[in-house]
Amino acid sequence: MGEAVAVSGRARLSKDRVLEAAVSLADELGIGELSMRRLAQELGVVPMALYKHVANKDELLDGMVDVVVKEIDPPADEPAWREVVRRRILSARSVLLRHQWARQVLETRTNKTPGVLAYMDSFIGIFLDRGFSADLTHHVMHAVGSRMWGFTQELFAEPADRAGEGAAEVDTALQLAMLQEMSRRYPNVLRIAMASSHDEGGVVGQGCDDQFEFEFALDLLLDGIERLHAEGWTSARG
Amino acid sequence: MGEAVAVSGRARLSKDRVLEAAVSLADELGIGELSMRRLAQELGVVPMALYKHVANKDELLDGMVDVVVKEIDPPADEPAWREVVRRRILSARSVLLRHQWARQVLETRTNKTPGVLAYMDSFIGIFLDRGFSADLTHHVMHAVGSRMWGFTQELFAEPADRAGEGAAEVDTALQLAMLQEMSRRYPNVLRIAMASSHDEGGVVGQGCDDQFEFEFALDLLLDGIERLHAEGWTSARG
DNA sequence: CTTCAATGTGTACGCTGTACACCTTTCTGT
DNA sequence: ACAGAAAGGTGTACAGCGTACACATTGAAG
Repeated sequence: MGEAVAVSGRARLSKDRVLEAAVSLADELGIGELSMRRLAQELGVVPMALYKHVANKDELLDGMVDVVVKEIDPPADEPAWREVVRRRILSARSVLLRHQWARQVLETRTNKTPGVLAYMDSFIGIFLDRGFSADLTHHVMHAVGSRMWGFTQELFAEPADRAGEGAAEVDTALQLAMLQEMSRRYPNVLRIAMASSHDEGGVVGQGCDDQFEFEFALDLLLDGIERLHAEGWTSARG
Repeated sequence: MGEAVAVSGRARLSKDRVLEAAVSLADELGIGELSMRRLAQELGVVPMALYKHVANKDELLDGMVDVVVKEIDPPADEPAWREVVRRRILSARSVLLRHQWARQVLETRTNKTPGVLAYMDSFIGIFLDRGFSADLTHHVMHAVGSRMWGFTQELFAEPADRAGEGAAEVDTALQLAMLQEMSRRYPNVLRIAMASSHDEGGVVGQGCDDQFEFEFALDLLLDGIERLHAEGWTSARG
Protein backbone atom coordinates (compact mmCIF):
# COMPACT_ATOMS: atom_id res chain seq x y z
CA MET A 1 0.00 0.00 0.00
CA GLY A 2 2.65 2.44 0.95
CA GLU A 3 5.22 2.90 -1.78
CA ALA A 4 8.71 3.08 -0.36
CA VAL A 5 8.54 1.88 3.22
CA ALA A 6 7.89 -1.77 3.94
CA VAL A 7 5.36 -2.49 6.61
CA SER A 8 7.95 -3.95 8.96
CA GLY A 9 9.87 -0.76 9.68
CA ARG A 10 12.82 -1.10 7.31
CA ALA A 11 12.86 1.33 4.38
CA ARG A 12 13.87 0.06 0.97
CA LEU A 13 17.38 0.72 -0.15
CA SER A 14 18.22 3.09 -2.96
CA LYS A 15 21.44 4.42 -4.40
CA ASP A 16 20.90 7.71 -2.61
CA ARG A 17 20.30 6.05 0.71
CA VAL A 18 23.42 3.96 0.28
CA LEU A 19 25.55 6.96 -0.63
CA GLU A 20 24.20 9.04 2.19
CA ALA A 21 24.89 6.32 4.70
CA ALA A 22 28.37 5.82 3.29
CA VAL A 23 29.15 9.51 3.59
CA SER A 24 28.08 9.79 7.18
CA LEU A 25 29.81 6.57 8.10
CA ALA A 26 33.03 7.89 6.60
CA ASP A 27 32.50 11.14 8.46
CA GLU A 28 32.23 9.24 11.73
CA LEU A 29 34.84 6.53 11.38
CA GLY A 30 37.17 7.74 8.69
CA ILE A 31 37.51 6.32 5.23
CA GLY A 32 39.77 3.51 6.40
CA GLU A 33 36.96 1.98 8.43
CA LEU A 34 34.43 2.15 5.64
CA SER A 35 33.94 -1.34 4.26
CA MET A 36 31.07 -2.78 2.31
CA ARG A 37 30.29 -5.06 5.22
CA ARG A 38 30.31 -2.27 7.78
CA LEU A 39 28.14 -0.12 5.58
CA ALA A 40 25.68 -2.94 4.99
CA GLN A 41 25.46 -3.55 8.70
CA GLU A 42 24.74 0.14 9.26
CA LEU A 43 21.87 -0.13 6.81
CA GLY A 44 20.59 -3.32 8.43
CA VAL A 45 21.17 -5.34 5.32
CA VAL A 46 23.43 -8.09 4.06
CA PRO A 47 26.62 -6.92 2.28
CA MET A 48 25.66 -8.18 -1.15
CA ALA A 49 22.48 -6.13 -1.09
CA LEU A 50 24.57 -3.03 -1.71
CA TYR A 51 25.64 -4.37 -5.06
CA LYS A 52 22.12 -4.00 -6.36
CA HIS A 53 22.57 -0.24 -6.08
CA VAL A 54 26.27 0.26 -6.67
CA ALA A 55 28.42 -1.68 -9.12
CA ASN A 56 31.41 -1.98 -6.79
CA LYS A 57 33.31 -0.08 -4.15
CA ASP A 58 34.95 2.22 -6.66
CA GLU A 59 31.58 3.36 -7.86
CA LEU A 60 30.53 3.84 -4.27
CA LEU A 61 33.49 6.14 -3.68
CA ASP A 62 32.74 8.06 -6.86
CA GLY A 63 29.19 8.52 -5.69
CA MET A 64 30.33 9.70 -2.29
CA VAL A 65 32.57 12.30 -3.89
CA ASP A 66 29.66 13.50 -5.94
CA VAL A 67 27.49 13.88 -2.89
CA VAL A 68 30.15 15.97 -1.19
CA VAL A 69 30.95 18.11 -4.21
CA LYS A 70 27.32 19.04 -4.55
CA GLU A 71 27.46 20.61 -1.10
CA ILE A 72 29.79 23.34 -2.38
CA ASP A 73 28.01 26.65 -2.85
CA PRO A 74 27.30 27.70 -6.43
CA PRO A 75 29.26 30.72 -7.63
CA ALA A 76 27.91 34.02 -6.41
CA ASP A 77 26.35 36.28 -9.01
CA GLU A 78 28.55 39.34 -9.02
CA PRO A 79 30.98 40.94 -11.44
CA ALA A 80 34.27 40.67 -9.53
CA TRP A 81 35.83 37.31 -10.48
CA ARG A 82 38.20 37.46 -7.60
CA GLU A 83 35.59 37.59 -4.91
CA VAL A 84 33.53 34.92 -6.60
CA VAL A 85 36.48 32.57 -6.83
CA ARG A 86 37.59 33.34 -3.33
CA ARG A 87 34.21 32.72 -1.78
CA ARG A 88 33.66 29.55 -3.69
CA ILE A 89 36.99 28.08 -2.75
CA LEU A 90 36.38 28.94 0.88
CA SER A 91 33.01 27.23 0.62
CA ALA A 92 34.71 24.17 -0.82
CA ARG A 93 37.12 24.27 2.05
CA SER A 94 34.41 24.29 4.65
CA VAL A 95 32.71 21.37 2.94
CA LEU A 96 35.90 19.34 2.78
CA LEU A 97 36.52 20.10 6.43
CA ARG A 98 33.19 18.50 7.24
CA HIS A 99 34.17 15.44 5.22
CA GLN A 100 37.87 15.05 5.81
CA TRP A 101 38.13 11.73 4.02
CA ALA A 102 37.04 13.42 0.79
CA ARG A 103 40.45 14.95 0.20
CA GLN A 104 42.13 11.59 -0.05
CA VAL A 105 39.35 10.05 -2.08
CA LEU A 106 39.23 12.95 -4.51
CA GLU A 107 42.95 12.63 -5.11
CA THR A 108 42.81 8.91 -5.67
CA ARG A 109 39.84 8.91 -8.01
CA THR A 110 40.38 9.24 -11.72
CA ASN A 111 38.08 12.21 -11.46
CA LYS A 112 35.37 12.13 -13.99
CA THR A 113 32.08 11.87 -12.17
CA PRO A 114 29.32 14.24 -13.27
CA GLY A 115 29.38 16.25 -10.06
CA VAL A 116 33.10 16.82 -10.30
CA LEU A 117 32.86 17.84 -13.93
CA ALA A 118 29.95 20.14 -13.18
CA TYR A 119 31.90 21.83 -10.41
CA MET A 120 34.92 22.30 -12.63
CA ASP A 121 32.82 23.57 -15.46
CA SER A 122 31.16 26.23 -13.43
CA PHE A 123 34.48 27.09 -11.81
CA ILE A 124 36.07 27.63 -15.19
CA GLY A 125 33.03 29.63 -16.21
CA ILE A 126 33.73 32.18 -13.51
CA PHE A 127 36.86 33.21 -15.37
CA LEU A 128 35.60 32.88 -18.93
CA ASP A 129 32.40 34.78 -18.23
CA ARG A 130 34.37 37.65 -16.80
CA GLY A 131 36.71 38.25 -19.66
CA PHE A 132 39.60 35.84 -19.13
CA SER A 133 40.98 34.28 -22.29
CA ALA A 134 40.64 30.53 -22.65
CA ASP A 135 44.40 30.33 -22.78
CA LEU A 136 45.00 32.15 -19.51
CA THR A 137 42.14 30.33 -17.84
CA HIS A 138 43.65 27.01 -18.80
CA HIS A 139 46.91 27.84 -17.11
CA VAL A 140 45.15 29.37 -14.16
CA MET A 141 43.23 26.16 -13.60
CA HIS A 142 46.46 24.23 -13.46
CA ALA A 143 47.94 26.76 -11.10
CA VAL A 144 44.96 26.63 -8.80
CA GLY A 145 45.05 22.86 -8.92
CA SER A 146 43.85 21.13 -5.83
CA ARG A 147 43.32 24.42 -4.03
CA MET A 148 40.15 24.54 -6.08
CA TRP A 149 38.87 21.86 -3.74
CA GLY A 150 39.75 23.88 -0.70
CA PHE A 151 42.61 21.89 0.63
CA THR A 152 46.32 22.08 0.94
CA GLN A 153 48.61 19.33 2.02
CA GLU A 154 48.80 19.58 5.77
CA LEU A 155 52.48 20.10 6.35
CA PHE A 156 52.69 19.04 9.93
CA ALA A 157 49.67 16.85 10.35
CA GLU A 158 49.20 15.38 13.79
CA PRO A 159 49.03 11.61 13.88
CA ALA A 160 45.44 11.49 15.16
CA ASP A 161 46.56 10.24 18.58
CA ARG A 162 43.28 8.97 19.95
CA ALA A 163 43.25 6.86 23.08
CA GLY A 164 46.48 8.27 24.54
CA GLU A 165 46.00 7.00 28.03
CA GLY A 166 48.50 5.15 30.20
CA ALA A 167 52.03 6.23 31.14
CA ALA A 168 51.61 9.95 30.69
CA GLU A 169 54.83 10.74 32.57
CA VAL A 170 57.00 8.61 30.39
CA ASP A 171 55.35 10.33 27.47
CA THR A 172 56.31 13.83 28.52
CA ALA A 173 59.87 12.81 29.33
CA LEU A 174 60.16 10.97 26.08
CA GLN A 175 58.64 13.87 24.22
CA LEU A 176 61.24 16.19 25.68
CA ALA A 177 64.04 13.92 24.55
CA MET A 178 62.58 13.75 21.11
CA LEU A 179 62.30 17.49 21.06
CA GLN A 180 65.96 17.92 21.88
CA GLU A 181 66.85 15.43 19.21
CA MET A 182 64.66 17.36 16.80
CA SER A 183 66.32 20.65 17.58
CA ARG A 184 69.73 19.17 16.86
CA ARG A 185 68.77 17.42 13.64
CA TYR A 186 66.05 19.62 12.22
CA PRO A 187 66.59 23.10 13.68
CA ASN A 188 64.87 24.89 10.84
CA VAL A 189 61.73 22.84 11.07
CA LEU A 190 61.56 23.73 14.71
CA ARG A 191 62.10 27.45 14.20
CA ILE A 192 59.34 27.53 11.63
CA ALA A 193 57.00 25.49 13.75
CA MET A 194 57.51 27.99 16.53
CA ALA A 195 56.93 30.98 14.29
CA SER A 196 53.18 30.92 14.47
CA SER A 197 52.69 34.28 16.07
CA HIS A 198 49.80 33.72 18.45
CA ASP A 199 50.26 31.14 21.15
CA GLU A 200 53.94 31.82 21.71
CA GLY A 201 53.95 29.64 24.78
CA GLY A 202 53.40 25.91 24.38
CA VAL A 203 56.44 24.23 22.93
CA VAL A 204 55.26 22.83 19.54
CA GLY A 205 51.87 23.93 20.83
CA GLN A 206 50.39 23.62 17.32
CA GLY A 207 49.64 27.30 17.39
CA CYS A 208 49.06 27.44 13.68
CA ASP A 209 45.88 28.93 12.32
CA ASP A 210 45.09 26.73 9.35
CA GLN A 211 42.41 29.03 8.08
CA PHE A 212 44.80 31.95 8.06
CA GLU A 213 47.44 29.92 6.25
CA PHE A 214 44.95 28.78 3.69
CA GLU A 215 43.72 32.26 2.94
CA PHE A 216 47.26 33.58 2.85
CA ALA A 217 48.23 31.09 0.17
CA LEU A 218 44.99 31.61 -1.68
CA ASP A 219 45.42 35.36 -1.82
CA LEU A 220 48.99 34.99 -2.96
CA LEU A 221 47.69 32.95 -5.85
CA LEU A 222 44.83 35.30 -6.65
CA ASP A 223 47.22 38.27 -6.59
CA GLY A 224 49.37 36.56 -9.16
CA ILE A 225 46.43 35.74 -11.38
CA GLU A 226 45.11 39.28 -11.15
CA ARG A 227 48.44 40.65 -12.24
CA LEU A 228 48.68 38.32 -15.22
CA HIS A 229 45.17 39.13 -16.30
CA ALA A 230 45.76 42.86 -16.01
CA GLU A 231 48.91 42.55 -18.10
CA GLY A 232 47.01 40.65 -20.77
CA TRP A 233 49.43 37.77 -20.28
CA THR A 234 49.41 35.05 -22.87
CA SER A 235 51.46 31.90 -23.20
CA ALA A 236 54.25 32.54 -25.67
CA ARG A 237 55.13 29.03 -26.64
CA GLY A 238 54.37 26.84 -29.63
CA MET B 1 83.35 -17.66 5.07
CA GLY B 2 81.78 -14.96 2.98
CA GLU B 3 79.83 -12.50 4.97
CA ALA B 4 76.64 -11.48 3.22
CA VAL B 5 76.07 -13.91 0.39
CA ALA B 6 75.08 -17.45 1.17
CA VAL B 7 76.87 -20.15 -0.82
CA SER B 8 73.69 -21.26 -2.52
CA GLY B 9 73.09 -18.17 -4.66
CA ARG B 10 70.50 -16.30 -2.60
CA ALA B 11 71.72 -13.14 -0.93
CA ARG B 12 70.62 -12.43 2.63
CA LEU B 13 67.82 -9.96 3.14
CA SER B 14 68.31 -6.58 4.72
CA LYS B 15 66.09 -3.60 5.28
CA ASP B 16 67.75 -1.80 2.42
CA ARG B 17 67.30 -4.68 0.05
CA VAL B 18 63.65 -4.94 1.01
CA LEU B 19 63.03 -1.24 0.51
CA GLU B 20 64.85 -1.15 -2.78
CA ALA B 21 62.86 -4.10 -4.09
CA ALA B 22 59.64 -2.53 -2.86
CA VAL B 23 60.42 0.74 -4.64
CA SER B 24 61.17 -0.86 -7.96
CA LEU B 25 58.19 -3.16 -7.68
CA ALA B 26 55.95 -0.16 -7.08
CA ASP B 27 57.60 1.59 -10.02
CA GLU B 28 56.75 -1.34 -12.26
CA LEU B 29 53.32 -2.36 -11.09
CA GLY B 30 51.95 0.65 -9.28
CA ILE B 31 51.35 0.94 -5.58
CA GLY B 32 48.06 -0.91 -5.73
CA GLU B 33 49.78 -4.11 -6.79
CA LEU B 34 52.39 -3.94 -4.07
CA SER B 35 51.53 -6.48 -1.42
CA MET B 36 53.74 -8.09 1.18
CA ARG B 37 53.18 -11.40 -0.53
CA ARG B 38 54.08 -10.13 -3.98
CA LEU B 39 57.16 -8.40 -2.63
CA ALA B 40 58.28 -11.51 -0.79
CA GLN B 41 57.88 -13.55 -3.93
CA GLU B 42 59.99 -11.02 -5.83
CA LEU B 43 62.72 -11.50 -3.25
CA GLY B 44 62.42 -15.29 -3.38
CA VAL B 45 61.32 -15.50 0.20
CA VAL B 46 58.25 -16.33 2.23
CA PRO B 47 56.02 -13.34 3.15
CA MET B 48 56.71 -13.46 6.86
CA ALA B 49 60.42 -13.12 6.26
CA LEU B 50 59.90 -9.46 5.47
CA TYR B 51 58.70 -8.83 9.00
CA LYS B 52 62.17 -9.49 10.31
CA HIS B 53 63.28 -6.29 8.56
CA VAL B 54 60.19 -4.14 8.61
CA ALA B 55 57.67 -3.91 11.42
CA ASN B 56 54.61 -3.80 9.17
CA LYS B 57 53.40 -2.47 5.86
CA ASP B 58 53.13 1.07 7.12
CA GLU B 59 56.77 1.08 8.05
CA LEU B 60 57.58 -0.35 4.65
CA LEU B 61 55.78 2.55 2.99
CA ASP B 62 57.55 5.04 5.22
CA GLY B 63 60.86 3.51 4.25
CA MET B 64 59.99 3.65 0.59
CA VAL B 65 59.16 7.33 0.87
CA ASP B 66 62.48 7.91 2.54
CA VAL B 67 64.33 6.16 -0.26
CA VAL B 68 62.61 8.33 -2.83
CA VAL B 69 63.02 11.59 -0.96
CA LYS B 70 66.74 11.01 -0.70
CA GLU B 71 66.96 11.04 -4.48
CA ILE B 72 66.05 14.73 -4.55
CA ASP B 73 69.08 16.95 -5.22
CA PRO B 74 70.47 18.89 -2.29
CA PRO B 75 70.03 22.65 -2.51
CA ALA B 76 72.53 24.37 -4.81
CA ASP B 77 75.07 26.58 -3.14
CA GLU B 78 74.33 30.00 -4.49
CA PRO B 79 73.00 33.26 -3.12
CA ALA B 80 69.75 33.65 -5.06
CA TRP B 81 67.06 31.89 -3.04
CA ARG B 82 64.68 31.88 -5.92
CA GLU B 83 66.88 29.88 -8.23
CA VAL B 84 67.81 27.47 -5.47
CA VAL B 85 64.18 26.83 -4.59
CA ARG B 86 63.16 26.58 -8.21
CA ARG B 87 65.85 24.08 -9.10
CA ARG B 88 65.20 21.99 -6.07
CA ILE B 89 61.51 21.76 -6.65
CA LEU B 90 62.09 20.82 -10.27
CA SER B 91 64.48 18.13 -9.08
CA ALA B 92 61.81 16.85 -6.71
CA ARG B 93 59.39 16.82 -9.58
CA SER B 94 61.65 14.72 -11.76
CA VAL B 95 62.14 12.27 -8.91
CA LEU B 96 58.42 11.96 -8.24
CA LEU B 97 57.83 11.44 -11.94
CA ARG B 98 60.11 8.44 -11.80
CA HIS B 99 58.15 7.09 -8.84
CA GLN B 100 54.58 8.07 -9.54
CA TRP B 101 53.15 6.12 -6.63
CA ALA B 102 55.13 8.30 -4.25
CA ARG B 103 52.72 11.20 -4.58
CA GLN B 104 49.85 9.22 -3.18
CA VAL B 105 51.92 7.58 -0.48
CA LEU B 106 53.42 10.87 0.64
CA GLU B 107 49.96 12.36 0.99
CA THR B 108 48.63 9.45 2.96
CA ARG B 109 51.52 9.14 5.37
CA THR B 110 51.49 11.07 8.60
CA ASN B 111 54.77 12.50 7.36
CA LYS B 112 57.42 12.26 9.97
CA THR B 113 60.13 9.99 8.68
CA PRO B 114 63.73 11.23 9.02
CA GLY B 115 64.22 11.67 5.29
CA VAL B 116 61.08 13.76 4.97
CA LEU B 117 62.05 15.89 7.94
CA ALA B 118 65.56 16.32 6.59
CA TYR B 119 64.23 17.46 3.24
CA MET B 120 61.87 19.92 4.84
CA ASP B 121 64.55 21.20 7.14
CA SER B 122 66.97 21.96 4.38
CA PHE B 123 64.17 23.39 2.27
CA ILE B 124 63.25 25.79 5.04
CA GLY B 125 66.91 26.57 5.44
CA ILE B 126 67.09 27.95 1.92
CA PHE B 127 64.84 30.79 2.98
CA LEU B 128 66.15 31.37 6.48
CA ASP B 129 69.78 31.37 5.39
CA ARG B 130 69.03 33.99 2.78
CA GLY B 131 67.42 36.54 4.97
CA PHE B 132 63.75 35.56 5.18
CA SER B 133 62.13 36.06 8.56
CA ALA B 134 60.93 32.96 10.37
CA ASP B 135 57.44 34.37 10.25
CA LEU B 136 57.37 34.86 6.49
CA THR B 137 59.06 31.54 5.91
CA HIS B 138 56.41 29.80 7.95
CA HIS B 139 53.63 31.17 5.79
CA VAL B 140 55.61 30.57 2.64
CA MET B 141 55.99 26.92 3.53
CA HIS B 142 52.26 26.59 3.86
CA ALA B 143 51.73 28.38 0.58
CA VAL B 144 54.20 26.16 -1.21
CA GLY B 145 52.56 23.13 0.33
CA SER B 146 52.70 20.01 -1.73
CA ARG B 147 54.37 21.82 -4.59
CA MET B 148 57.47 21.41 -2.49
CA TRP B 149 57.32 17.77 -3.52
CA GLY B 150 57.09 18.62 -7.16
CA PHE B 151 53.56 17.66 -7.85
CA THR B 152 50.25 19.21 -8.53
CA GLN B 153 46.95 17.47 -8.69
CA GLU B 154 46.59 16.30 -12.25
CA LEU B 155 43.38 18.00 -13.25
CA PHE B 156 42.45 15.83 -16.17
CA ALA B 157 44.26 12.62 -15.47
CA GLU B 158 43.72 9.91 -18.03
CA PRO B 159 42.30 6.67 -16.65
CA ALA B 160 45.40 4.65 -17.52
CA ASP B 161 43.55 2.78 -20.28
CA ARG B 162 45.87 -0.14 -20.75
CA ALA B 163 44.70 -3.12 -22.78
CA GLY B 164 42.19 -1.21 -24.90
CA GLU B 165 41.81 -3.88 -27.55
CA GLY B 166 38.49 -5.20 -28.93
CA ALA B 167 35.76 -3.18 -30.57
CA ALA B 168 37.74 -0.12 -31.59
CA GLU B 169 34.99 1.11 -33.91
CA VAL B 170 32.36 1.12 -31.26
CA ASP B 171 34.84 2.98 -29.11
CA THR B 172 35.30 5.86 -31.55
CA ALA B 173 31.59 6.18 -32.19
CA LEU B 174 30.87 6.06 -28.51
CA GLN B 175 33.64 8.52 -27.79
CA LEU B 176 32.12 10.95 -30.25
CA ALA B 177 28.74 10.65 -28.61
CA MET B 178 30.30 11.25 -25.22
CA LEU B 179 32.12 14.24 -26.62
CA GLN B 180 28.89 15.77 -27.84
CA GLU B 181 27.28 15.11 -24.52
CA MET B 182 30.28 16.72 -22.84
CA SER B 183 30.06 19.83 -24.98
CA ARG B 184 26.42 20.27 -24.03
CA ARG B 185 26.85 19.66 -20.32
CA TYR B 186 30.34 20.93 -19.65
CA PRO B 187 31.15 23.47 -22.37
CA ASN B 188 33.71 25.33 -20.32
CA VAL B 189 35.71 22.26 -19.46
CA LEU B 190 35.90 21.51 -23.13
CA ARG B 191 36.98 25.00 -24.14
CA ILE B 192 39.74 24.94 -21.58
CA ALA B 193 40.86 21.49 -22.53
CA MET B 194 41.17 22.68 -26.10
CA ALA B 195 43.11 25.77 -25.16
CA SER B 196 46.48 24.10 -24.99
CA SER B 197 48.17 26.06 -27.73
CA HIS B 198 50.34 23.46 -29.43
CA ASP B 199 48.55 20.51 -30.94
CA GLU B 200 45.46 22.40 -32.07
CA GLY B 201 44.25 19.39 -34.02
CA GLY B 202 43.33 16.25 -32.14
CA VAL B 203 40.01 16.53 -30.40
CA VAL B 204 40.81 16.26 -26.67
CA GLY B 205 44.23 15.25 -27.95
CA GLN B 206 45.74 15.83 -24.50
CA GLY B 207 47.97 18.53 -25.95
CA CYS B 208 48.87 19.85 -22.54
CA ASP B 209 52.48 20.29 -21.59
CA ASP B 210 52.55 19.29 -17.96
CA GLN B 211 56.05 20.57 -17.41
CA PHE B 212 55.05 23.98 -18.73
CA GLU B 213 51.99 24.08 -16.52
CA PHE B 214 54.00 23.11 -13.51
CA GLU B 215 56.63 25.77 -14.06
CA PHE B 216 53.95 28.34 -14.79
CA ALA B 217 52.29 27.72 -11.47
CA LEU B 218 55.60 27.54 -9.68
CA ASP B 219 56.76 30.87 -11.04
CA LEU B 220 53.46 32.47 -10.15
CA LEU B 221 54.06 31.36 -6.59
CA LEU B 222 57.68 32.44 -6.52
CA ASP B 223 56.73 35.85 -7.94
CA GLY B 224 54.30 36.30 -5.11
CA ILE B 225 56.83 35.27 -2.50
CA GLU B 226 59.45 37.57 -3.97
CA ARG B 227 57.10 40.48 -3.78
CA LEU B 228 56.18 39.82 -0.16
CA HIS B 229 59.80 39.46 0.84
CA ALA B 230 60.78 42.68 -0.94
CA GLU B 231 57.96 44.51 0.83
CA GLY B 232 59.13 43.19 4.17
CA TRP B 233 55.71 41.63 4.64
CA THR B 234 54.83 40.38 8.06
CA SER B 235 51.71 38.74 9.40
CA ALA B 236 49.63 41.35 11.12
CA ARG B 237 47.46 39.18 13.30
CA GLY B 238 47.57 38.17 16.96
C1' DC C 1 81.64 -28.08 19.62
C1' DT C 2 78.19 -25.81 21.98
C1' DT C 3 75.22 -22.03 22.40
C1' DC C 4 72.75 -18.10 21.24
C1' DA C 5 70.88 -14.52 18.56
C1' DA C 6 69.43 -13.43 14.08
C1' DT C 7 67.04 -14.81 10.19
C1' DG C 8 63.75 -17.55 7.30
C1' DT C 9 59.44 -20.91 7.30
C1' DG C 10 54.62 -22.76 7.87
C1' DT C 11 50.32 -22.51 9.48
C1' DA C 12 46.38 -20.05 10.71
C1' DC C 13 43.06 -16.16 11.60
C1' DG C 14 40.16 -12.42 10.63
C1' DC C 15 39.45 -9.11 7.43
C1' DT C 16 38.50 -7.43 2.66
C1' DG C 17 35.74 -7.07 -2.14
C1' DT C 18 32.61 -9.56 -4.77
C1' DA C 19 30.88 -13.70 -8.03
C1' DC C 20 26.93 -16.67 -8.27
C1' DA C 21 22.78 -19.04 -7.25
C1' DC C 22 18.77 -18.51 -4.88
C1' DC C 23 14.49 -16.64 -2.65
C1' DT C 24 11.08 -12.75 -1.99
C1' DT C 25 8.89 -8.63 -2.85
C1' DT C 26 6.86 -5.33 -5.95
C1' DC C 27 5.38 -3.69 -10.34
C1' DT C 28 3.15 -4.44 -14.98
C1' DG C 29 0.03 -6.02 -18.56
C1' DT C 30 -4.04 -8.52 -19.34
C1' DA D 1 -7.65 -10.18 -10.01
C1' DC D 2 -4.03 -12.89 -11.54
C1' DA D 3 0.28 -14.38 -14.26
C1' DG D 4 4.67 -13.25 -15.09
C1' DA D 5 8.55 -10.43 -15.10
C1' DA D 6 11.61 -7.47 -13.03
C1' DA D 7 13.85 -5.62 -9.10
C1' DG D 8 15.59 -6.14 -4.57
C1' DG D 9 17.57 -8.88 -0.72
C1' DT D 10 20.04 -13.33 1.08
C1' DG D 11 23.55 -17.04 1.79
C1' DT D 12 27.41 -19.26 0.60
C1' DA D 13 31.93 -19.26 -1.17
C1' DC D 14 36.50 -17.78 -2.84
C1' DA D 15 40.79 -15.50 -3.48
C1' DG D 16 43.48 -12.08 -1.72
C1' DC D 17 45.17 -9.18 2.04
C1' DG D 18 48.18 -8.03 6.56
C1' DT D 19 50.18 -10.35 10.18
C1' DA D 20 50.38 -13.19 14.96
C1' DC D 21 52.74 -17.11 16.64
C1' DA D 22 55.38 -21.28 16.93
C1' DC D 23 59.02 -23.58 14.75
C1' DA D 24 63.42 -24.59 11.88
C1' DT D 25 67.70 -23.01 10.10
C1' DT D 26 71.69 -20.44 9.87
C1' DG D 27 76.16 -17.91 11.15
C1' DA D 28 79.09 -16.26 14.61
C1' DA D 29 81.16 -16.10 19.35
C1' DG D 30 82.50 -18.52 23.49
